[in-house]
Amino acid sequence: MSGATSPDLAARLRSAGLRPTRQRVALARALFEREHHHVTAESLHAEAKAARNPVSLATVYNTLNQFRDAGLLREVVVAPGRSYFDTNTGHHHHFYVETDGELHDFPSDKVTIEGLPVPPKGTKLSRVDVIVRVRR
Amino acid sequence: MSGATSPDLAARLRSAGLRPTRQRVALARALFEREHHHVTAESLHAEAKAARNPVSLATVYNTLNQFRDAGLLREVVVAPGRSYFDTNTGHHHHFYVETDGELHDFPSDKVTIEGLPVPPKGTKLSRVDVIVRVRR
DNA sequence: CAAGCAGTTTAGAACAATTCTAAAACTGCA
DNA sequence: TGCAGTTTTAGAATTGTTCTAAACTGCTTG
Ligand SMILES: [Mn+2]
Ligand SMILES: [Mn+2]
Ligand SMILES: [Zn+2]
Ligand SMILES: [Zn+2]
Repeated sequence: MSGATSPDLAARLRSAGLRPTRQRVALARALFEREHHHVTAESLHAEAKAARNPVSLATVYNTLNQFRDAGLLREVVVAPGRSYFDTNTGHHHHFYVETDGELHDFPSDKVTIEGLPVPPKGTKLSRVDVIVRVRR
Repeated sequence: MSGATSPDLAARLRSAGLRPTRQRVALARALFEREHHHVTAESLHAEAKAARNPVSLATVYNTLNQFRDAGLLREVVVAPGRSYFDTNTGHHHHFYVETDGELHDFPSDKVTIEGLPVPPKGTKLSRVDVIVRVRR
């Protein structure tokens, strides 16, 4: 579980073309050295501060965007002005609890989507997002 | 097609608990007296101005939110800071062309989604959104 | 083990989308 | 026609995010 320092987060950053700076490593630990989860820039910023690794909000945004561009994170947009970053980059879908903003994963391998029309011509498929919206 | 004044937009507004003011009727015409489409607050604001029915931006936002709350419109969030209002409130899904921000409908009746897990307990299903993201 | 330089961080300004405020303009009804 | 409540509006405020420009740091090279 927690506590085990990942063997080489730094290497992972380097191979994404990112220098393993103090700030990036701290954020990477908060993101990748635990189970998959969903963060917002604000929540990650607060978490870093709480862990006594203060990082400026601008750096949190920069880092989330860089990690996302490097394929280390995926971005999920569920509501206007509510963008989550997801440490689970594999195929899966989401429950979104509208009443309290919670986001939960569910595996996509049990889900079959059939009969999707072909993409408009001149376009290629990028991703299929399924968001199951529920309320309490 | 266009040109035929809808018999009773005003009644439709009244039965949604909204007074048929000049502004609301103008926006309702732009929204409902043509084929289904997707607008942003800005695009609708511009359209109203072009049709010589200027409405303040605050009223456009108020009205879109009221129409949405009344079930006359549905809101579709495709990207951070990119919220569309959809005049098609029936079941259907969307193609989103990421490279240029276009949103297209596709019918949901040919699409089967099977194996969705049950909603987390204590919650009831609100809607299932499928967004097929494509790029040029 | 210095430079030195590109890459990185930061505070704060700037921006874009949206909501709020409070005052003026309407509407429906008494 | 007078009022009370509703709606609209300009502009201020808020929120989430990106930009700017200056300070700082990690890495390579001499
Ligand atoms: Mn972004
Ligand atoms: Mn809204
Ligand atoms: Zn997820
Ligand atoms: Zn649609």
